[in-house]
Amino acid sequence: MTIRAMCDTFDVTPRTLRFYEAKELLSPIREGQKRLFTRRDRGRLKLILRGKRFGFTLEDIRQLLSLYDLGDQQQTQLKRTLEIARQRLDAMRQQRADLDSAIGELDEQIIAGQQLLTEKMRQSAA
Amino acid sequence: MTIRAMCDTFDVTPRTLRFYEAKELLSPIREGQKRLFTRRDRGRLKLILRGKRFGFTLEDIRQLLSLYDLGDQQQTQLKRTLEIARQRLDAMRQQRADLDSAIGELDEQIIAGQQLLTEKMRQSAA
DNA sequence: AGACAAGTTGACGTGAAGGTCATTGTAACG
DNA sequence: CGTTACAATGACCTTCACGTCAACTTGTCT
Repeated sequence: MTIRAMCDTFDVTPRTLRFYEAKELLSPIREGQKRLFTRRDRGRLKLILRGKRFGFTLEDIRQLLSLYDLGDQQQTQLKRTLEIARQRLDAMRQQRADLDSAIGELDEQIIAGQQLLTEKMRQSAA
Repeated sequence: MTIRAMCDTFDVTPRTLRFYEAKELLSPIREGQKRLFTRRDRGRLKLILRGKRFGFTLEDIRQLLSLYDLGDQQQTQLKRTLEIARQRLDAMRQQRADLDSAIGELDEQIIAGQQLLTEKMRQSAA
């Protein structure tokens, strides 16, 4: 798959794909000087984009990608990766809790603001 | 309240407070050249920090702060602010949904990784 | 051969949210 | 009066995730 096809498929720019390659998140093969993205790259890119939506940094993602790429992993390495993943999971659960209470609070604020607005409208109507 | 007291109370650096002043999030009064932070500043800082934990940008926060500061607000202005708040609320709900599914998926991945590790351990034990 | 598209590398720019000096000011202590 | 300590200002630095632009190759069509 050429870089253009990748960009169209995943809605990213060429710059992004080259950037990910530089960061060792992707490793397209070369035909001459051109990049060709394989099935593997497509799979990884999907995961990268998902990871990004969830607020992982690219470096986090680079480490987590090894979860999906375990062929020759050592046990120690795998343990480390699981550890990282668990930490992220905890962080995400915490974030989820924060977000939830934030939503509640903001919701209340909006209701209060809405009431204030309604009062004002009654006032200027009178 | 001096800048030091503020920093200790809210666990931020002086740089941060000066930065927020430059961004018009805070407006401490001056005694000579020194900043003195009032009740109002303390209230606003609390809100700023909460907003930050929830992923608002400082510019978002600057706008939302007017929700708490409505004395001379016009209705039109208030409506705008409510609109912004509602948009953020929607974004946050979306973010929460994303986060939920991410948590679920990551959880599964970890379980899978854990099983793989267990197998490996059995192998090397045999 | 000319021209165009699509690709490449390299270098520099961007915005958010501060960090990190270096320098200068001011006030209180002994 | 000198030292310490806390403040202030200004200027540049940092990280992340790319954007932007220039200059150059390669391949293809006509």
